[in-house]
Amino acid sequence: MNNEQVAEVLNDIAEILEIKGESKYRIRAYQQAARSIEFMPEDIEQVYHEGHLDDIPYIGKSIAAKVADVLEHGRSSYLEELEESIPPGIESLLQVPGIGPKTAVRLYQELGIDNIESLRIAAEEHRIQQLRGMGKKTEENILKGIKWLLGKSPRLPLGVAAILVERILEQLRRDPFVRNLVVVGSYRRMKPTVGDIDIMGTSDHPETVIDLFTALPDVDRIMAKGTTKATVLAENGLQIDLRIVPHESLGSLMQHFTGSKEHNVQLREYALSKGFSVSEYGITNIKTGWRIPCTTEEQVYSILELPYIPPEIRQGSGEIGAAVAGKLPMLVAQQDICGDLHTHSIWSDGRSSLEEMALAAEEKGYSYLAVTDHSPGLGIAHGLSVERLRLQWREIDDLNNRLEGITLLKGSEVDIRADGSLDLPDEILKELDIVLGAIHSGMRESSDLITERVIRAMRNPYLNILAHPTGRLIGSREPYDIDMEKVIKAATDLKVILEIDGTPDRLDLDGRHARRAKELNAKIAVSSDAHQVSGLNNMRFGVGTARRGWLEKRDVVNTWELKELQAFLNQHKGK
DNA sequence: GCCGTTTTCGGCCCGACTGTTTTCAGTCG
Repeated sequence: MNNEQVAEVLNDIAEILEIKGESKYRIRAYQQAARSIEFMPEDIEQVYHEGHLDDIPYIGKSIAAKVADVLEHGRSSYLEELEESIPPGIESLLQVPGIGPKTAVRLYQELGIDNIESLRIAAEEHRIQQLRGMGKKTEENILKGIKWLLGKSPRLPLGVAAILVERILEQLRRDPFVRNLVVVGSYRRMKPTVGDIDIMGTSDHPETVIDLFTALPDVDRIMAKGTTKATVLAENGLQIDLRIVPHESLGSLMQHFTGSKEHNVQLREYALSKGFSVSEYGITNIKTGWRIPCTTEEQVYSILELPYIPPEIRQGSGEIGAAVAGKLPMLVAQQDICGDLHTHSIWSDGRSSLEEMALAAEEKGYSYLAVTDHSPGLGIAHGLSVERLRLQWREIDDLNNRLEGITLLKGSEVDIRADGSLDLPDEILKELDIVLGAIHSGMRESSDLITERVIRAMRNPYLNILAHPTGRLIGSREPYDIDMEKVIKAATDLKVILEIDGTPDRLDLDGRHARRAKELNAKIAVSSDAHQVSGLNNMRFGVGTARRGWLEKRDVVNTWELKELQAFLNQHKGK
């Protein structure tokens, strides 16, 4: 069982405890434990086998026993026991906004409602407003909630939302009344998917800005509009909020709305222990009762005597402890990147020529760019035969002679075949500057098979980088059932670099695996996997993911100078 | 149920909104 699955069991337990009306602190304990496991870099099975379960934050004796049960038996007897103690289906009511555990239980007890459909019927028949403490409004809101639930759009990949968000920001920024415009929420934390977008800014004329916002061409529907805040829906269903806030508490508000919720809870708990109460309006000294509104986020953290914690690691997964101990990482940044190590061109399935790609990379300030078109086995992507590959080398040599500021590296994204062999002969691989290996077929193999297959490929002395290691496509394909703990260890031992692919629907490795890779001393390449010039911009999502994984400059090989990188790549050739 | 450089017991983030209430519980972010 992987971390997500164990976390899900704990969350399910918490949900049922809520319905049963248990102490909210007991419920929170399970939720916090679930969070810990979901976000910790280590593999939960591994930690269990080493006997360190209760070293995990928020896991004590009781929850450790339940986690052990889950890992031993693949299911939780405690959860099963709980499920039997409540009527089935009642949890489904919690999905309706406005309905929490208390209401759900009453609806069941007093009206026998245990699914969304019977809830809808009861509301339409006006049976809900007959209940004590519930009225006409409640009933209407339930119907509205059900409608919203059935029509709600799924979370969008970060990079897809980004195109829209940036267009909106650009238009708003043209307005002279707009100041300090910033996107907060999970978008700012670079979470791989976003549910809605929260934009915040200051202005001396808030109403003008709100008017401008709601009149933007990208706005499909105005959901709510006030004097300082508006909510709209874009055409693709994405909900966007804009709020204009007082300048003097911008920092406090940004901190609050950037989250994550868990980070804020932990920060506020920590603040309490230091005698401060933190809210979105400022920081209150509990003894004196004085509240200081913070203009900047830096101020929020510094009053608490903490270094600034970057948004990407505000996940409630150890960052506050690290900050207290002075052990926050110096996160890798976009400007540290010296080159891109995974790109395509019109030679295979890309849409820009080598020269266009090279010039665009130079424009971005890169000093090198690896050309890694597909290998012949990937017919659908016009994979390059050996003959065509050699022709491509000629063009690369020619460009390298002509272009001053950038060096093109001869590379290939080589298919990893079913048996773990690579789709180009070793003699050719040997001549390449850089070799990426990737799986593009047979993705549904069993965990053992696919893990062994990938590790076999990694043993090939010419393989430099394992590209998009888990193969997930956000929203459309689950990751392979691959044992990443083993793959990361193999990467360290065999000096194979693991990739963070910045394509918006990949972001693969994700932050958690990246953090584990760093812990185990594996090296990472952050790449765009661009198929045309504009795709080079996906690097920033890769960098964001690297930052979510606590990676520092030295962990990321494409922050190195070309000479150093080449030395690392070439050391393989003798192994 | 977890946690502790004030604590092994007594705490556990903060505030807004909503609806139905005469003072607040439930829900949400």
